[in-house]
Amino acid sequence: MLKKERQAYILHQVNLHNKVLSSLLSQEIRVSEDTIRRDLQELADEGKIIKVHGGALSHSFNEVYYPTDNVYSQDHKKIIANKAAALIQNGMFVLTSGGTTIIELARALPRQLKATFMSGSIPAVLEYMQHPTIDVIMIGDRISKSSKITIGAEAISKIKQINADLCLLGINAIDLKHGTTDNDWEVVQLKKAMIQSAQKIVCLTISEKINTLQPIHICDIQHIDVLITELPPDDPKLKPYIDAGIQVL
Amino acid sequence: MLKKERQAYILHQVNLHNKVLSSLLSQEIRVSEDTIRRDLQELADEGKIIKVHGGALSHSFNEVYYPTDNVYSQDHKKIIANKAAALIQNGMFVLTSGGTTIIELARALPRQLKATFMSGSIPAVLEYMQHPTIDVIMIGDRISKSSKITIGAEAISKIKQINADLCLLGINAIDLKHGTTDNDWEVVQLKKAMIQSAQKIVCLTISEKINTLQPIHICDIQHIDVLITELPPDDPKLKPYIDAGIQVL
DNA sequence: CATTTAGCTGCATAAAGGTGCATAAAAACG
DNA sequence: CGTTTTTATGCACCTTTATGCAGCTAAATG
Repeated sequence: MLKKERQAYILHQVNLHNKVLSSLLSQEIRVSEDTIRRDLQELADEGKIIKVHGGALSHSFNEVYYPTDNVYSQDHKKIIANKAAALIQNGMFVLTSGGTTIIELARALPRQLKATFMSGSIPAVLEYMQHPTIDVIMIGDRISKSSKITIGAEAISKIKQINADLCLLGINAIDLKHGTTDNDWEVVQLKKAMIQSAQKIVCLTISEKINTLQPIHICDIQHIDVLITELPPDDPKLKPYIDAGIQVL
Repeated sequence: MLKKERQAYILHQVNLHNKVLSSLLSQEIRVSEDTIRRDLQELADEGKIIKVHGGALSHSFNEVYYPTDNVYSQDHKKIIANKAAALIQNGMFVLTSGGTTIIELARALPRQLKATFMSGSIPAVLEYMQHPTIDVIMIGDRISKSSKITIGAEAISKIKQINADLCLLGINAIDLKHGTTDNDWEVVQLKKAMIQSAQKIVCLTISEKINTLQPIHICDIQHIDVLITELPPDDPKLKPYIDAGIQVL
C-alpha cells in the first residue's frame, strides 16, 4: 500500500468515525505503529485531523462534541442570519430546524415581518416567540433531551402534511460528494422530513463546516437550493457549490 | 476510549443533565474515579463546567434551578408541588397544564421517576426536560405568545386521542358553585380537553385562589378528583370541598 | 464531632510518543 | 547499467502521558 493511499484511507476513517486509534489502524493496514503515527502527524500538520494521545480525531468531532465557543463564530452566525432573514417575505410559511444559527436568525427577523414559522426545536421556538408579529407553530411529539427538539412519527407525519414556502436548515457538515450530513439520528430524521415538505431548501452554515463530513446522511447536494455562509458569494471555497447549481449568498 | 473522547462524553452529559456524579461516570465509562476527577478538573480549568464535591455542574445549573423571577408565593407552590409529585407513580402517563405551580412540580419530581409527561406549555416542558429519566411529550400547534402554550384544533384533537392516568392542572380560580374558571380563552380550551382525556383530575392551587371566580368556565366541581393546596387537608377553608366529594391533600 | 465520602499527593506501570539509525526500495543521475 | 540520492519503513532506546492505587487530608452530613 502506498503512503498517499494509506493516508487517504486514514483520513476517510477519521471523517467517517470521527476518531481513529493508532493501534487499530496499524493492525488493519499491517504497518508498524510508527508509520501510522507519522501519517497522523503529517495529516495533523496539514490541518486535516487533530492528533491526540493514542490516535486522532476529526475536526467536526472537536466542534460538535467539544465546543470551543469562540466569539467569532457568533459574529459569523449573525451575518448568516441577516442574509437568511432577507429571503423571508410577508405571508410566507417557513419551516426551520434548530441550532444556534437559527436562533440568530430568529433575532435578526425584521420587526414588522408577518410570516408563519414552524419548528420542532424548543430553543428556536422560544426565540421566535419574542417576535411581535410572526406566528409560531410548534411541532409536537416526544422531546429529545439531548437535541431539545421534538421527534417521532407524529412530528414527521405532521411535517409531511405541510407545504412550506421555505425550509431553513442550520447544518453541521456539507460536502459536494456526500451532501449535508449530521451526527444526531433524530435531528436527521426531522431535517429529512422538512426537506421533503418545502418548495425551497436553504442551508445555513459557517464556512468552517464546508467540506466536512458527519456520520449520518441528510440529503444530497442537488436537493439544496440556496447555501448561506458568512463568506461573500465569490469566495473560492464556495465555487464548487455554485458550479453544482446551488445559489450561494 | 481516548481521553478527549471521554471528556467530550462527560461534557455532553453535564450539558444534558446539568450535573454529573464522579462515581456514576466512573462506573459508566469503566475508568477509575481518579481519572474522572482529573477529567472534571481539566474541563473545569477550561471553564466548560463547574466542579463541585462529588461531581460537576453545568454553567446553566444556577440559572435553571434558582430563578428568582416573578414566581410569587414560591414557597407555597413548592409545598403543593411536593404533594402532587407524590401522586405520580412509575409508568404513569401524566397530562399537565402550564403555570408556575406546574413548573415547581417539574422541579419537585423524584430523580429516579420514570413516567411520561405531556404538556402544551413551553416553560413547563423546558423544566421537564431537565429531569434525567422522564419522557416528555410536547403538544404541537400554534403558539400563543401571551400564555406560552400551544393552542388550536390540532392540539385539542391530539389531547383527545390520549388516555392519561393523571391530569395535573394549575388553576387560577376555584369555587364550589362555578367549579374552576380562568381568564384566558385559549388556556381554557386546552384544560377542558385535558380533563376529558384523563382518568383522574388533580387541581393545584394556592389557597388564595380558593373561592374566587374568573370569567371563563373550565369544569364543574364534580369533575375534580383531587385538590391540592399548601394548607393541611383539615383546614376549615377546604371543608366544603371535602364535603363535595373531592379528595383534598 | 464522628463517620462517611470525596479529593489530593506521590508513586508505579503500561501504553504511546519521539529520536536516531539501519535498511530496503524507489528515483535520479552520470 | 551501476552508483548515488531520496524516501519510506521498522527497530531499539529513551521520554512522556495516562491511569490506577495507596495512604493521607478535607469536606459533607446527620
